[in-house]
Amino acid sequence: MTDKKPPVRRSEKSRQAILTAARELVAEYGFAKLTIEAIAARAGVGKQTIYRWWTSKGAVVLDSLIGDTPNGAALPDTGDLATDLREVMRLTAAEMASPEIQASTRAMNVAVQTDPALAEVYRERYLGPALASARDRLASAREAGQVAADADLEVAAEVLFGAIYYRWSLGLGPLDDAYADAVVRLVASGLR
Amino acid sequence: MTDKKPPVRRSEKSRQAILTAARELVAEYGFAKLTIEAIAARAGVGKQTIYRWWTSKGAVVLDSLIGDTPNGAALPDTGDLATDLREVMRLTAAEMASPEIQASTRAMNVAVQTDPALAEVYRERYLGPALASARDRLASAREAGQVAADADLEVAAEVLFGAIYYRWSLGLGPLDDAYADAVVRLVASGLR
Amino acid sequence: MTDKKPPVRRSEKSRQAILTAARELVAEYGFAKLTIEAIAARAGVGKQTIYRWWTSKGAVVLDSLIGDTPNGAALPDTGDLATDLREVMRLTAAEMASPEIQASTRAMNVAVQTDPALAEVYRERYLGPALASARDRLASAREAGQVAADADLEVAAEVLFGAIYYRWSLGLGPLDDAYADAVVRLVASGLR
Amino acid sequence: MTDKKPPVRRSEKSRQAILTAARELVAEYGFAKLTIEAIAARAGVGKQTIYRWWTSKGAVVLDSLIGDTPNGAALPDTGDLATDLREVMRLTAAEMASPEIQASTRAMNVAVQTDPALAEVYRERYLGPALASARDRLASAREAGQVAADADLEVAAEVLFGAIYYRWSLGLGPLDDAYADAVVRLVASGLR
DNA sequence: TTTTAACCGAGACGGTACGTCCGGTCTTGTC
DNA sequence: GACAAGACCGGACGTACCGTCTCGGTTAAAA
Repeated sequence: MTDKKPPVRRSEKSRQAILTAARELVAEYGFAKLTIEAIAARAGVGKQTIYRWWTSKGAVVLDSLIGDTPNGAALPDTGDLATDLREVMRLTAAEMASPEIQASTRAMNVAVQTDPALAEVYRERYLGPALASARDRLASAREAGQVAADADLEVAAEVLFGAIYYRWSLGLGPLDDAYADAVVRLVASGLR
Repeated sequence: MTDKKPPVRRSEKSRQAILTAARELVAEYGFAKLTIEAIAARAGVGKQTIYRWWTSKGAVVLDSLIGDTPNGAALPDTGDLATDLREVMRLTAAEMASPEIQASTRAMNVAVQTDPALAEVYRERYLGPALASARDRLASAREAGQVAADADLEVAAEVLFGAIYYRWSLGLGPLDDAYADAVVRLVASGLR
Repeated sequence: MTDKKPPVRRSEKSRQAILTAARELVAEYGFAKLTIEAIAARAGVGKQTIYRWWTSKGAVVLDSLIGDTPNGAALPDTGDLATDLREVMRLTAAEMASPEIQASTRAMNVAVQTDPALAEVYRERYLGPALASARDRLASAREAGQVAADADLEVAAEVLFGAIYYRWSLGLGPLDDAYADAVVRLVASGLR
Repeated sequence: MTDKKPPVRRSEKSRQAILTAARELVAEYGFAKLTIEAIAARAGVGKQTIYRWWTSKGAVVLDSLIGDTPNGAALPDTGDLATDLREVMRLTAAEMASPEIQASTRAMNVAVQTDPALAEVYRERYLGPALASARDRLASAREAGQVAADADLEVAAEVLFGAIYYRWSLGLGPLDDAYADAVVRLVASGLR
């Protein structure tokens, strides 16, 4: 996906095997200890087949983790902004705190830190949609008069996710409901 | 610093040479292309001398960059919270956006992402003081009645820095004064 | 040769380059100062390529020196045993005394002293044929009645070469024609 | 012994500990795997103390093995040369074949092969006396008329020991009484 | 008897080479 | 011609020892 050249004649079976192997190995050993050779071996694939279609370890990993998940589900809209934001933030926090997903997300995060090209893909296909959904919900709240007319919704969305990302990324504290709620309270209050 | 054993008998000259070499090489080539061998070579030091006192490339880099910088300067206190926060956030944003410092900070960030032990050190010696300063300024504002009595200052400080970190880390947009101001506006308003 | 696995798919060019480099480096620096890294560097080859096909420095050296030399030339047979033996012993002595060959032979000797597996190869491909040739000549002399019927030709051959080897190996004295002749005189006389 | 400078003020205790450690380690691991550091550690001695008094690993080993053994015992003289030689050769062969002594002797042999200075010491203090004893016995046999007047006794002695050394050094065959006897028979016959 | 300097243990130091791992490229034979 | 397999060159890894160099502590001769 990430680096596909004009898809001339490509073994879908190999592609899937590679992505699956990458996913498994990241889960088992983490991003740092992951090697192209190990992916090839586990996938039963020649190394060249990986190099033919991806540019780096990070590209494979990103591809394997983003996969075909859309990640663009619209936020719930119960009419009460704080309630809806709270739900999403709690969910996001819980997801990032969950041990099963940790390894993958950390891997993706490191990959993205290291390679601007991957960051581009990551933003477009993963973060962008999530931020857009939040922005949309905020816009609908503004229309409902729950948010000040001059509020910068773009920034508000970023601040919400940024708070969680910051705490998660640097291990500053627990990612529980209380934290999610506190962030939502602050931002929602600031938006009024 | 990071991994010093009971200070047996250690060459201060070598230690400095290693940290300097690490700092330079990170600036020149970035964290990913940095090698222990290169550090040793530039520092005119045996590899063993590095392995004797540090546990990993990341530990050396962190040590070389945190150095002896306190990073705990108190925030200005003009009496107006928004003004003071704006100044600090603008400064922080500008610092992280500046190309000269980019390489170092990215390096430190990757190192920390990869090794929980380093993250611990980073939090204690670098982030902690910065967050504490912000918290202190918010506390003084609360006493001045500019902040609601029940506001969670801890979370507020994190949200402020988190917003900048998020945008910087993932390259979501420009780190200019406008962004810093927007974040401050939202948070300051939320705190009232 | 020494350690070849089922000849999978091996670069003959690299093999030759390695053996040549080993030969040169032994001649230049001697066995003790020889390193695998130096061989790889001079041969323009990855170290792994050496480790893939040989088990040790000694194995490479032995291979490089034994090469494809047969070393099994039959002894001359002029009809007079003493004359023929004298010629071979003089030649052998001169060869081992010659400075150009010294380094190689000493290297091979040390390699063989250190590793029984190499000794095995050395005996079979190098010493064995030489001893066999001598034994054959003695046998023909016995048929001609110049040697006692009950003489142990095997031992006689060993004694001949052993005398030279002993003096050479431990530097007990000059390896000149006089010495070769003295040894031949003693043994030939003992065989009658 | 080997490299002693004017024995200013030297800890006899350390010296003994080093030699003992060297002897033990050679027996346990062989000469190739022996390291100065290991000797120092086992002897409870600083490395410098070894380097102060010896020039190389080989020098320590040689010193530790030659020790103060004279090795110059005169050969028995029963009146019958062949009998006496047979006894000495059998004994020598058995000694070199014995597994307990193997490691030491091989170590000494390798050390000597590698360093001409050690070879010098080895010849003077170890081989020389042994060869001289044999030569003396041959001389007495010549006086008794058992050996031709023009025989080269020097060479004869070398040939005797050389045969055993050759077979032992290169592993050409068993070092049993039969071999010792065969060598003696050939040489004794040649001397008449 | 006190000084003093060499010796000693310990072990850090700048280095070199080790043998291994992996990156990214190239080659071979199969499908 | 894409593919699995894996050899190849290169280069960094982390370790083991080298031989040199402090650093106190201890001795034994000189003062």
